[in-house]
Amino acid sequence: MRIGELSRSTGVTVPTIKFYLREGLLPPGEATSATQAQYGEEHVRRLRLVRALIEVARLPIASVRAVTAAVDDPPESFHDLLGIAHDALPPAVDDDVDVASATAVVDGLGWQVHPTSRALRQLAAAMDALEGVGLPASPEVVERYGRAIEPLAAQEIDQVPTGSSEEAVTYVVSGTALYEQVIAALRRLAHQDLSARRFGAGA
Amino acid sequence: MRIGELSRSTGVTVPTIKFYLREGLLPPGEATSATQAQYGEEHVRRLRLVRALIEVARLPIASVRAVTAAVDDPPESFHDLLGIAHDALPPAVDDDVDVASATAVVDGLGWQVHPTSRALRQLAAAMDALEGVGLPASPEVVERYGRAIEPLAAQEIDQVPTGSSEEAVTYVVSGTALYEQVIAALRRLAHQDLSARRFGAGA
DNA sequence: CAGTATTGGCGAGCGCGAGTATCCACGTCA
DNA sequence: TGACGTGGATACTCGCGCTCGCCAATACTG
Repeated sequence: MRIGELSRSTGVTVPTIKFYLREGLLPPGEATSATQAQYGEEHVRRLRLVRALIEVARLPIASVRAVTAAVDDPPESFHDLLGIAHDALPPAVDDDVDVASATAVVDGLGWQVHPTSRALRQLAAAMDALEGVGLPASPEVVERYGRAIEPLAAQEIDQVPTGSSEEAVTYVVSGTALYEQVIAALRRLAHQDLSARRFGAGA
Repeated sequence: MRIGELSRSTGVTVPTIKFYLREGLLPPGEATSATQAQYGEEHVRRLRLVRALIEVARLPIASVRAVTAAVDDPPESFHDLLGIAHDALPPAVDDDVDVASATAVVDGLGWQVHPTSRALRQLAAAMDALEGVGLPASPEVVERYGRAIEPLAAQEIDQVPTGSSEEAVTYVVSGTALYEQVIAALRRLAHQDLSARRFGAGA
């Protein structure tokens, strides 16, 4: 298929596809002449991945590029792959966050995590912000969250596909980024339900 | 205190504070003369709230404005307040998402939620994106997530402060936005731990 | 009381990210 | 043959979150 059909079958405009090609998010099609190239199913899949990462997971282009690079050239170990996914994912957190509070939580949970991990700084930044706003999150409370989340995370790790590495990359990245949205949405829906039950349905 | 001290005690630059004043995120100080105004502790608190919403929760200015408006003029019921918080929070989701998959999940969980709720569309969008990427999220799996999250959400609703309404608004908004970060970070940390345990620590 | 520093207020400008638009020299197909 | 589609490149736009510059009125400082 040519660019027009690729556009039609994904709903992404031709200029945007051209932009992604330029940005290296999408590999070039197979050139059949100076002004003609063929695209295949893998381009459709890749385009959907890129759109999902940009639209749903809100990744900036640079992070999407890191992810697609990992898809094209998968790292050796699953652990490295997870690291790439985590590094690509927002939010960008300041390097100089004091990680003590977060480390206390992680230690309390008995988790082994890298002390410079971005997720650790993300947790610390959120806990700091909560404290700054007058709602300090105690390590005990945060640990309770951790314990509730652990089985979900375990299930996710268990289900990493062991087939093609592209599949594994897609699973990890999309799973991390998109299930985060799923969890956030579910939490809000649970709030709505509970609020309706306890405080009566408002407008 | 005047703007300079407000700036020093929050770490926000003077031009940025001026910008927030212009944008209505921060109420004006009490004017003592044509070129002088006094700011108080409430400005410090507000500024921290604004910064937390922008930096940690990644809200756009317009959403922060909606939230601070709710703080200044709290809605009647908790349920309305929750609605304002949810509407202010990102992500902006398309109106025309097909909400069937998400509705099935919510029904399966026995939750009562408004059928035009943004969170419902957010869930549907994430599930669609997962399917588009070749990782369909079955209603059963998503329901399992829902059941894991429910107790956390219940605890959060139970702990809404009943004192000042400003406190309640801050709790709801910050709780929704900032604990989302806490949960996301914990999930990633759990992944790291589990991945290290199962696949050995890579770099 | 002179001189310097701050302030509030406001319009304009900037840097970045993510596309859009415009061109152009080809190809393709009716 | 001729209208339309294509690849490739460069330039432009737009929204957002600040950031700068300027001004006149004050406030502190020696």
